Amino acid sequence: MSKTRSSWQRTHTCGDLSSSNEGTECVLNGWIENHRHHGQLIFLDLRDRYGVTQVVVDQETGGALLGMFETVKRLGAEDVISVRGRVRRRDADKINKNRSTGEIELVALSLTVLSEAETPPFEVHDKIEANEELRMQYRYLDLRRRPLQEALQKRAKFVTAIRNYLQQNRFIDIETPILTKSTPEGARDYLVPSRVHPGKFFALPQSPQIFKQLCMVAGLDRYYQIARCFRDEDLRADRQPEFTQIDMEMSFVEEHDVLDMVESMVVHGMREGFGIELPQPFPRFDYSEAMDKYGCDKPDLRFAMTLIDCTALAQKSDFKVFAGAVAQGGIVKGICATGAAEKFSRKGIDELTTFVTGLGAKGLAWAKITANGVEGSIAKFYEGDKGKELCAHMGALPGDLLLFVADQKRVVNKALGDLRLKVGGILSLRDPKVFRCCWVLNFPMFEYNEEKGRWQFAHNPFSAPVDWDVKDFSVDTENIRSRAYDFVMNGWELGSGSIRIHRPDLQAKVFEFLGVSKEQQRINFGFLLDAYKYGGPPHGGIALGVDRIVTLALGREGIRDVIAFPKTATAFDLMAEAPGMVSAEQMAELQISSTAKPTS
RNA sequence: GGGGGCGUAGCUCAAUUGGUUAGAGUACCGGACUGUCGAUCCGGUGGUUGCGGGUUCGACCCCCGUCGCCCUCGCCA
Repeated sequence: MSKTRSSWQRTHTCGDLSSSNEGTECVLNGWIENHRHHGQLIFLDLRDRYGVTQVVVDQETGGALLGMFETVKRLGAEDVISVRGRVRRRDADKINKNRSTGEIELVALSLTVLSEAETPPFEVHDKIEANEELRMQYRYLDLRRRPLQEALQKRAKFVTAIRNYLQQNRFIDIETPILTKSTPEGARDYLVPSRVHPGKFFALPQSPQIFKQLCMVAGLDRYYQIARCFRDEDLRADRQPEFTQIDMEMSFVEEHDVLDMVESMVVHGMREGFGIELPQPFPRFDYSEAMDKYGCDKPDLRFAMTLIDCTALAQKSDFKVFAGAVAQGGIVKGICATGAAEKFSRKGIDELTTFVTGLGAKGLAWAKITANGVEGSIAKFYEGDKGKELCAHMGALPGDLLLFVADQKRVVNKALGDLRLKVGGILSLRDPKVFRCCWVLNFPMFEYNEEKGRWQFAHNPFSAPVDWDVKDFSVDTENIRSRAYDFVMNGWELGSGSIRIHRPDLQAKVFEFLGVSKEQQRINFGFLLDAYKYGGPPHGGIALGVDRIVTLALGREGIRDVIAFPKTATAFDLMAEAPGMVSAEQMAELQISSTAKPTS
């Protein structure tokens, strides 16, 4: 390899040059983002990953080299060129303040066309106009734009910071199999047919869950992996068929060990990757407390407006909707939107009513607090002292808007929890530049599946119950708590984990309660259950969604915006056109056939 | 699997109640121009209105089917 640079190769990037380089001769390589012709004077905006630099070709230099001038006249968007030129400081009135390189320009001395571009299907600018479908089809063009480049660079910076942090804290980066075994519970698996084991299939991992637990049994003590996970379920703006997790597991730990470690890691990663300072400590809520105060298990802590229980007050109310709901075993809760009375017209409140009825509530009771007392749908039941009592209970002052839902607990929490977010959004309390994290602990261990008519795991089969010595899972099942925890930022669930069951007898008991036969246990998790027979340490861990964290930190719309090559909502890659057909020979070799009707 | 939205020039969009030759901006091509930076000015090319069928004298528009993209509920232990 020659140590010398070819004449066309860049000496600087398109983000490097400033007035301090005045007079130097240098070479830039890049894509033509824009060109402006003025007859005998041509401007080119040359772009690379690092920035945009204006190149000037005029008669003074270009005229002396007519060939170059004629070449430049033919150049167009996205042509790749090399320009040798001299850095010139611009006159004060010609400085472009919107660019870091705006104080200078490169006066072209010679130019080489490295690659000519056809007219692109859309204009490659920061302010994109093309729709996402087209942008995904030509993803390599979309990726030339600054917003995408920034997302990928910051994502890499974040992940690197996480790796450094974990390395320093004695975690070992361990790769686990991509070709693994299908398990019936949980999400649908992506399957891979085996050629050498005809009729058998690998599954792509939904997460490295079982393998990381085996790492603990193996005594590796602290494991991590930036792991790709695969789930064949219907997609959303925040879900892709393949996504990335920071997967971790630690031995000989309790909840606070994991939470403290992850909290410091997230703070470090957000600071290094995005320059975001997270306020600490992250509040830790019991699941039941989160449900009571926020009506959901992933509270958005950027604003208060907590749910206030008014059941006792409502019980003695003349308002039949309130008293009646309580009489039927329901509850009444309200939120107080501070200073919002004037911001919601009658029509605006009607829209909120429609919103909550769509969530199962029967209606929305409301009150505007004025200097004279209570106005609104419940006003006549809360005159005088009763109104004062209500305001005191809700912490309401004149100018505030109160909103109430009365129903069964589940309905109230769902409706009012979602309403809180909606009202918070309308009042601009959910600032995308503000970041508030929290932990939610002690989730229910089981949930009842109405369809299947049986209890099932709320989290995963290996989460330990809060009470190690629980005698009988069939007693008071819905109130049994697991040592599972979620990490939440701005109302997004970004991570989920638990302290695991490390004792085979307890694991067997859990499976037994859920009616998983010994045979099924063996088929699905036999090797894991065996492993614990040989001495499993107490351990626990977590997995954090990288795509979601980056999306949130950068204030993007969805995770497609932070993934280099994403898929559509139907799990299709518009660029690669994957999945695609395979040849009959390939199918034959795998001894499989398709029952699908051919669609083009 | 269910619900909603969208699909018209390379791109972003418009087109009255179903009615003349489907328009505009931008991109592209040609011309003018030595200080632009979303350059400007003049001219031009460019259409299977996603696809298939139907109703009608007449369909971008209405109906049926289908494909694609987006959002969402179910789903995602």
